[in-house]
Amino acid sequence: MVYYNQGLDNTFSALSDPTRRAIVSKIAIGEVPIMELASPFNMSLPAVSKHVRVLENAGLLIRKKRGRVQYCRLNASPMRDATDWLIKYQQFWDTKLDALANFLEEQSK
Amino acid sequence: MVYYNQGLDNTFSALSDPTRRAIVSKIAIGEVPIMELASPFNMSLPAVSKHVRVLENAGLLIRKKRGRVQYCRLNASPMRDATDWLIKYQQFWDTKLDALANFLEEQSK
DNA sequence: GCTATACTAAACCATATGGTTTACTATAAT
DNA sequence: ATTATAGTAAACCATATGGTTTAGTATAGC
Repeated sequence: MVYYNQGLDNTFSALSDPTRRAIVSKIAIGEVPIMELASPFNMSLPAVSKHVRVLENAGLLIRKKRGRVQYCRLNASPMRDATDWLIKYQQFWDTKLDALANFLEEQSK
Repeated sequence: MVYYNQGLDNTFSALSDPTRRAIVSKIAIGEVPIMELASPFNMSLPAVSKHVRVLENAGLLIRKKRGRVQYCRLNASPMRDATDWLIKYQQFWDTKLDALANFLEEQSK
C-alpha cells in the first residue's frame, strides 16, 4: 500500500545539482559531445562523466556513440511528470498574487 | 561569472524524497501538526522532524507553534521557480506527442 | 605502428543524507 | 505535583554524493 514514485525521485534528484541543470540546458539545443559539456565547468572529465551518467539513469539524457565521441541529447519526457506534480500546487503559489491583486483592486476603488 | 540558483538546488533536492513529497501533499490541505505528519510513515518522530526541517530550509514549509503543537503549512512559492525552469523544456517533451499526432493525422487522410 | 583524443573504470576522500536511539525541554492534563 | 504529550538535540551509523587522481580502452590521425 505504501507507494512512491521512483521516477520523480530520480528526476528531482538529478535536477537538484547546478552542473547537471547546466548540462540539461546545453543538450536541449542539440547533440553535444561530453568533451564540450565538460569544457565550461572547472571540473575534471570524470566528474562530468559521472554527472552525465546520473542524468542518463534518470532518463533525461540519451547517449549516442559515433566513433570515439559520445553525443548527448536531451530526453525531456521525465520532466513532464515532475512538472505535473508541481503544477498541482500552482493554486497555492498563486494565492499570494491573487491576494495582492485583490488588495490593489480594493485600493483603486 | 559562474552563477547558479541555490533556490532551485534546495527546491529540487527537497522534493527528491518521497516522504517529503508526501508531507508537502498533506500540508497543502491545511495546517497539520508534526505528529500527524509522522503517523502514516513507518518512521520515528525525529526522522520526520528532520524532513520537516529540510522542507522548512527550502522555504516550502512554514511552522507555527501553538502550545506544544507545531502546525505546518505549505509555502508553495519556491515551487514556482522550479516549475518555470522545467516548463522551458516543455516543447521537448511535447515533440513526441506532436510526432504521434502528425502520424495519426497522416494515417487518417 | 605510434601518438593523440575521448572517454570509462577504479580507488580514494570528504561531506551530506536518511535513518536510528537515547536524552532532554516545554506545554497540557489529571 | 505528577504524568503524558509533542516535539528538539545530540550522538551514532550506513550509505550516497560529488569530487579527485591514476590507469586503462577504443578510435582517429600522422
